[in-house]
Amino acid sequence: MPELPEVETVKNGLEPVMRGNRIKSVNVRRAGLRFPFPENMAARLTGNRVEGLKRRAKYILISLDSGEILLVHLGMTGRFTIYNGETGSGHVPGVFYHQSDIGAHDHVIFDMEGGETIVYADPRRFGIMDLFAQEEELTHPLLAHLGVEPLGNALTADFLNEAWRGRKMPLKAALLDQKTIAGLGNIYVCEALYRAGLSPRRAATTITAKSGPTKRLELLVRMVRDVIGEAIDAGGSSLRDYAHTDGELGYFQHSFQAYDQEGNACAKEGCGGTINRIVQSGRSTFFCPTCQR
DNA sequence: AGCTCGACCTGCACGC
DNA sequence: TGCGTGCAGGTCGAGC
Repeated sequence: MPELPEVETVKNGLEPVMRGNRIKSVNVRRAGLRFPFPENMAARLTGNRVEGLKRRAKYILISLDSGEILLVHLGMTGRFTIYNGETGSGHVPGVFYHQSDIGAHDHVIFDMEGGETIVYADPRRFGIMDLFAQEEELTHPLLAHLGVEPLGNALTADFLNEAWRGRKMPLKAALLDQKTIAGLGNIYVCEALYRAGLSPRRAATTITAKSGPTKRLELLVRMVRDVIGEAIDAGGSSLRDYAHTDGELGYFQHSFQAYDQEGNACAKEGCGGTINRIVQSGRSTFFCPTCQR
């Protein structure tokens, strides 16, 4: 279920275990996920020290002292779990991962020199792993065309006013378009539009203006930042909780006001409407037709 | 050029 | 209990 806040949480959970640690061995248990794994992936990872981790949109970039970057996307169902090794002093006291624990969906298993075992599992296999030289970070085909970060300085009402001028695409689809804003997913787009009181069906261009961004557009930008920021904060706190129970990263409970609330009363003061579910571009949209215009 | 939709996979919840 | 159907948090690329 990873959207951007989950990916950020996963990256933050991997960081203390991976950074500065060396990859002792990698068990690659199938030929690929959504795409084939890069040539000789295990060999190219083995023996490397991890220099740093960062997130770009919903991608995690893990830089190695070989000069390469390991790119990871969690797809729909990808997850990392951190275990202690037999002799390790790792992240999760007392939780070990043995040969006999390897599950059908455990596709890539990293054994770290510090003793930790990091397992990538992904039942639907929509995830991605790739390896490329650090110089290619801006030209890599999966990264080159990404738009602005939702929490970055480049996401402004002025920016969207230009990007969306003349775009008849519904707001829902416009917000999901990774070439404009990179990293928004179905849940948080529903939530942001709900908070902003904007219909997901409204054409994006209708909240732009030649003279400058409309109040509606300014509010939407604020709501996008708010909802993503709050979810990252919630992930940060749940990460601390998870770290004491098991090593699983990236799944935490949110309270959504629109997403998956079909039939429930709209939570907005004095609205009295009901959350509806419609399908747009083949995906569920949840919204309140009474207060979202 | 802009936009929608199918395809890629497995698992789960639901109704009969 | 078993089976069929539809649905799922992503995104690339074909085709209108």
